[in-house]
Amino acid sequence: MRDLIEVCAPLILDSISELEISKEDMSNLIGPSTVGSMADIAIPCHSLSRILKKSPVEVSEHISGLISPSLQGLALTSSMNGFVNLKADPEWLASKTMGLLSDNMLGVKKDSPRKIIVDYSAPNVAKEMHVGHLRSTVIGDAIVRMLRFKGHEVIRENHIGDWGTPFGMLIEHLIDLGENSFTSDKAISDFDQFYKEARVKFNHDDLFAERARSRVVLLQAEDSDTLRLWKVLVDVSTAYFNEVYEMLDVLLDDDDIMGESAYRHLLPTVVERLRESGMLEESEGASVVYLGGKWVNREGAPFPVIIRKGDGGYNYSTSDLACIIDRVERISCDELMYVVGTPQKQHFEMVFEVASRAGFMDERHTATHINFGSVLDSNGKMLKSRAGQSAKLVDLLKESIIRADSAISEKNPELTGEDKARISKMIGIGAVKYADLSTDRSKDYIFDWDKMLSFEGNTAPYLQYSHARISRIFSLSPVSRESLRNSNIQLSTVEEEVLAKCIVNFAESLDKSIYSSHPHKLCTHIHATSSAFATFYEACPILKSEDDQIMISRLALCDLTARVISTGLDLLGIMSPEMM
RNA sequence: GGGCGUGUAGCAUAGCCUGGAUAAUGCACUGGCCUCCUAAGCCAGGGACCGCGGGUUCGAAUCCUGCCGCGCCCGCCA
Repeated sequence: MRDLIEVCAPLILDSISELEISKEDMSNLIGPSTVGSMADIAIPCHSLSRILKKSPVEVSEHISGLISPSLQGLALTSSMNGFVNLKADPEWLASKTMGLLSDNMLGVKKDSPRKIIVDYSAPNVAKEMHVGHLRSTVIGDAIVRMLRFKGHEVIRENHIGDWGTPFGMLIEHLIDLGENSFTSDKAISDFDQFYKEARVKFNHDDLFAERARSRVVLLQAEDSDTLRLWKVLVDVSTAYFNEVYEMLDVLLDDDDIMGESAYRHLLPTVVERLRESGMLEESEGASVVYLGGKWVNREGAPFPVIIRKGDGGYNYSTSDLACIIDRVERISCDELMYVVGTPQKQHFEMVFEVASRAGFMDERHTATHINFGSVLDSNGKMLKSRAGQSAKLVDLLKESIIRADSAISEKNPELTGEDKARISKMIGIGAVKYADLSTDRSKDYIFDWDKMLSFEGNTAPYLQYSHARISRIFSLSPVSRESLRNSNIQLSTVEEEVLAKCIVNFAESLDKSIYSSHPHKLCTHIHATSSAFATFYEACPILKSEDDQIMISRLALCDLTARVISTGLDLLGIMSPEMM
């Protein structure tokens, strides 16, 4: 209801000018009501009580009387318990709602465009994708979509793990198995097996371990044969990632891949620049940066960011610093966003601090760690891929689609064939994504198979169902959706009013969601909208309404509701089926 | 030891940034609603010392502080 506050606030301030209250004090008190059913805007008058030497109840009654005339046609004024309550006038609400009928943005205003890099997903080459990767991929994708909608230039970067010491053992294992065995389709489905075998050999076979270490040296020297083998691993892996991305319906593709290997030539530059700036120190053979301040270790000694290891190899931090240089200087972005788990919070704080101090980025750039909680099992324990328990992402997605399919069979037997397959996918994938997006990303996430795939409550299928119901109405309607763009909306029932408010509030909710990078805020709003629609749907006949005026008005509300849901879901990366 | 985070009905969550009224939502539970636009739905109801104690305030789930529980991070993994 920020629009209503915006129009009402100046009028309220004018009407109370005779009182001994500063405009600033008053402005601060005007805010959204916390009791939705009572009002849209509330002014708590308790703090004014002392200034005006009257009880809060008297103050609120007095102010209510003063401002009421000037808010004619905007809001209905009342007072209770020392609060002035303003309720949107149905006329104002109706005209506001009508204004959105011809607005493809549903009231959302574009920001002045910035160039934003969103770093997300980041699976590892020659490793299976697990549920852990799901969070980064799904959250990052939603953020990309929302930022684009707000008018920004968004560049996706998939920082895949395609470089580093593990590749010595992986390549040697590939040699042992024979290249061809790996490039066959069968092998693609068995990355975990491949990785584990390599790891076991590395740990227990000294000869193999030695080969692996030599191979790393060759890789870093860019020996052509080694690079070719490395490329086999990368290509097979990225093909597999793409398969998962396509299934997940996320925007990532080959063009977005900027793996660690892409920055390897920049690593010496990082060291040079840090050395030039005088930040680099030597410690036990390694090149490090001490940030000081709160960065101390267990013993209270300063603890460093390792830039170059004692063996000459580079570290994770170095790669991230190179990454910043590349993004700032080559791409010249304004913002850098990293959709990476909370455990790496400290790492990013330190890397950002090093980058700022070294001048890799300055006050024109903002770097943000979009952190997210760990995936826990139903016992509240970390879901670790090493435990071998966590399901492969593809299997999970397949399972979800199968469950959606059987739900459709039960609920709507008329839906068959290709339609059914298409919609099962929308629902199954949507359920998995929404389960992840609908809770505060910064908290840990309890991975509950049954809950995720249940189609009741605050879930994607519920929202999709609302959308399908509306689509159904239009398929039976004599009036097309396009023809409703200039129609008149009248809000004659409470249910219509509540629904209209949800529609009008969409832009505000989306803004809150994107400015905080918290997709769950948008989820909460779409769910509230769907819920308001369900109530409206039960209470208000649409195609069977008493006259054509009302039917048109209600159809217009349906159209807007469907657009709020489908636009909202689309921004979350979830499809809106027209039937289910 | 230091740092960061977290604790809200049986379960899962929102609200906390920016303090306001009877703490919101879903699952589960109880009772109603399909000759009528999709019941994957709706309506009604029960269920919460908002981890515990102090403090600030007219007013605290929200801000400050102490404690307790849980989790993560703390030099050559990413």
